[in-house]
Amino acid sequence: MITKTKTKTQSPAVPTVGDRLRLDNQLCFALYAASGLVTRAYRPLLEPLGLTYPQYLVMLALWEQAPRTVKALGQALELDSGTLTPLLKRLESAGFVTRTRDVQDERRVQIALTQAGEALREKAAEVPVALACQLQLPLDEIADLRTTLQDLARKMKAAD
Amino acid sequence: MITKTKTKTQSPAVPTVGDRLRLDNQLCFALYAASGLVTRAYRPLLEPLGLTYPQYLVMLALWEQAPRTVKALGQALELDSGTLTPLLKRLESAGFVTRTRDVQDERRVQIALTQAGEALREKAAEVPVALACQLQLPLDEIADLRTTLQDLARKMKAAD
DNA sequence: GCCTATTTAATTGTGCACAATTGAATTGGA
DNA sequence: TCCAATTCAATTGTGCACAATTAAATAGGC
Repeated sequence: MITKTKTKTQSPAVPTVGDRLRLDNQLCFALYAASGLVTRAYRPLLEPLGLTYPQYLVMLALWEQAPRTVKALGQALELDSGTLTPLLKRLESAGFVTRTRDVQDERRVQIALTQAGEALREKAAEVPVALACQLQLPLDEIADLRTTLQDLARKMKAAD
Repeated sequence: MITKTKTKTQSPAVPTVGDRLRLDNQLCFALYAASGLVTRAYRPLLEPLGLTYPQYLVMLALWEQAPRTVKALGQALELDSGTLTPLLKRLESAGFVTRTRDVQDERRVQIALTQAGEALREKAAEVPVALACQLQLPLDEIADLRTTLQDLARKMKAAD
């Protein structure tokens, strides 16, 4: 392993950009790639349930709390209605949810679970377990990583 | 604040699925959300460069090593040609890269940087710096997180 | 040399993800 | 009460992301 010595003085006023822009120095890419890999790992587990990964996240949010407006779902999942509306329509078509205009404020649409949507929960419970096996990480490291990511997200949102 | 006591013994043989499926217990969601937030934070920084975030990642890979085949790019970025081909076509249209059939193996397409593509590198060097400011994390914690994510990705890929 | 299997990028079809915009409903101040 | 501002979901347009498939090129075994 060759250590790069910092005697290179091409332009002392302008630091070398080589290391800054290296893919493997980018947290953003590590996030992007890991997220993609995890999402992909979920796919075969969710297919028997008839759910895509984003749909699974929506169902998780609804199992936790339903009925819920599109806005509330968007806030829970950091997604906007451009993404959610078509996704929810597909979940409705699949028979897992219903979409109803709120009687008290007609701008709002309430998303409720159907019986089939509720019943899906039991099957879904096996998914995180099966996925954890594929992560090749001890459970406490998984929890640490999750907490760190949640901290990061919280801080970024607070900085806005 | 009401604490849910764990004296609920509906079905002792089947553990409660409530906690397992909670959104804030899912590493996958923490990853998904953080990745989304970071990608979004890049957007205003990349717009002046005329790049979307995935295009930026492709350019990072090319600044590191070019020319490069679509396959090599795909391997570096965990993306397939369905994603890359249209993306690269847009980068070509923007004048940042060229796409040429490899003379020795015509199945391959070599992606090279144009002068404009090379020149973009200097401007791009400011992006990670500007973004790091928004992360609200010390640099060593950023590096830790990045390393952990890279470990995770490596392990998941090795398990396939 | 011939033929099958494999490789590579492109294409097709589907489902996101998001900025900008739109239309309808509601809020709040004058 | 009226009207402008705001809110909410839906829509429009664009760019991904990926599974499956296709077409052309190459590799390798016989």
